[in-house]
Amino acid sequence: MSNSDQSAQHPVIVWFRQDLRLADNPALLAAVNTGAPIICLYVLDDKTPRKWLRGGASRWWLHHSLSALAQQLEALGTQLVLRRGDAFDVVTGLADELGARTVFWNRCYEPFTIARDSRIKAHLRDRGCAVETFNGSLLVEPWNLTTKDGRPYRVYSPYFRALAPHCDDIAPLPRPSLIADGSKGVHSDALSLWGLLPSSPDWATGFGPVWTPGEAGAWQRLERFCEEAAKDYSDTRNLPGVEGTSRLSPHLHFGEISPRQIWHYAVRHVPAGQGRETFLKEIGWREFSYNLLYHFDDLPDSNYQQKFNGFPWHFEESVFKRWTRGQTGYPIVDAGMRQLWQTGWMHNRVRMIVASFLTKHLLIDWRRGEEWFWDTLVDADLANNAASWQWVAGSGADAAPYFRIFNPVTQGEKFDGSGAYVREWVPELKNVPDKFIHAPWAAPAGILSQAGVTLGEDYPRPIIDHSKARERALAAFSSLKDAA
DNA sequence: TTTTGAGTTGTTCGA
DNA sequence: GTCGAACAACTCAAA
Repeated sequence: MSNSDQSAQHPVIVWFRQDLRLADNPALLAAVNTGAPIICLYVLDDKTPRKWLRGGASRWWLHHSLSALAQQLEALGTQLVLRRGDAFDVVTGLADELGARTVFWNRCYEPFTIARDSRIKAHLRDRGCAVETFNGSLLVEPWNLTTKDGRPYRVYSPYFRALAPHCDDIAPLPRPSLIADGSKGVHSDALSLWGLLPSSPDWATGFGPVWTPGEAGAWQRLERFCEEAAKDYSDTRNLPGVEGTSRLSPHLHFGEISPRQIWHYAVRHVPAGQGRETFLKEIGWREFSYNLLYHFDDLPDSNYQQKFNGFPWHFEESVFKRWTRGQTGYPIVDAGMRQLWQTGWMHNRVRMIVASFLTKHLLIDWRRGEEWFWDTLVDADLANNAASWQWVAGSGADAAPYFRIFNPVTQGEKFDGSGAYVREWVPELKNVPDKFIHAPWAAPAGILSQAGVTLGEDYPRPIIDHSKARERALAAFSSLKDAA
């Protein structure tokens, strides 16, 4: 679109969504290139299906991310316009209000977002508005990467082999140096009145020290990770007591940094090797999850493998509650659940352990875990959350075989041998010697009392015996096989 | 159309 | 203590 297409009095709306950044932002850059005055808009849309409305932890992040974006925009001479309501009404209404002839945004991929956005797009176009949408969040969009016979990939390895060649010649877009302000006199809600931050009680006090939401914070993480940890990533990423992962997930979810920027930067700043390869494959997993959600839009709510529809889950409120609170009596599980509660994030290795524990030891439906994570994770992401829970439960695409039931003691000993992670998050066990830190019930009475621990008082006894739980899970799985 | 090789992350058991 | 096999069959993707 050339400058002459736009007369100066018609502003361009850039609708920010999950792309809260200035660099490598195709919608924003396209708007800047029109030469017209720009209105940067964010809509807090409460019309999302109730179940998948942003959870509490994610709202905390959103608040700070919007605040960071607003500051960046101010530095470039414009304000971020905040509006709340049904996105259809807000976007089409604002276009009317301002006489905007052009609206740009970067695409989102949740099923309900796709439906909502196509209605908005159709309506605006009917009104003579030019609408253009862009890919700002994925390396390759789902409809552009299929098998040779045009079907969606359902297995990760071939998917990644097909994806990787597309990523070599990625060139992230520049950050605009100036934005022509179209926001003068346009009403914006006050961010502080959106109530995104928790109060009474403020349960997010543990978040602040750990996270810096916003584009600058995202780049700090990426640069530091590539400098320090990336080359050893394939080993250290499994150790929850070590700062071995990138912790980019919330930044990625909110689009404070794009996967294209990450890929491009990692390839140039991390020496080729196993660490880099494994890291890029993780970025690939995110794409694969989006690919799955796009092609199987029921992924967050229904078993991908339908034979799981007959799985004998049995839900018990008190048992579920102990899992959520980190009171199962298995230290590595409890450490993970408490890290999640206190910081809005859990190490990936531990996510697998607690998810396996919920679905296989406790036989609680993966959807209960998915909902809990949705509410408590700062990186809560519909595609990743759904695909990963189904993967662990065994009901998903390319899922873990049924007999892969994590032993929480073995996993703890293997990946948190010194017990540093458990001691950080389950401080009542901090004086238990390494040898028993992952199985305090197996410690001789004298050692426990010396460590100041009385099982059942200071720390719970195991909620279920591992071997029995394992047998029970295997039996449940074989009942599935018989039914099928 | 048929065939073939492959498939993120584990545990347990017995030699 | 270490090591390899068994734990199932099935589906996917490509030749």
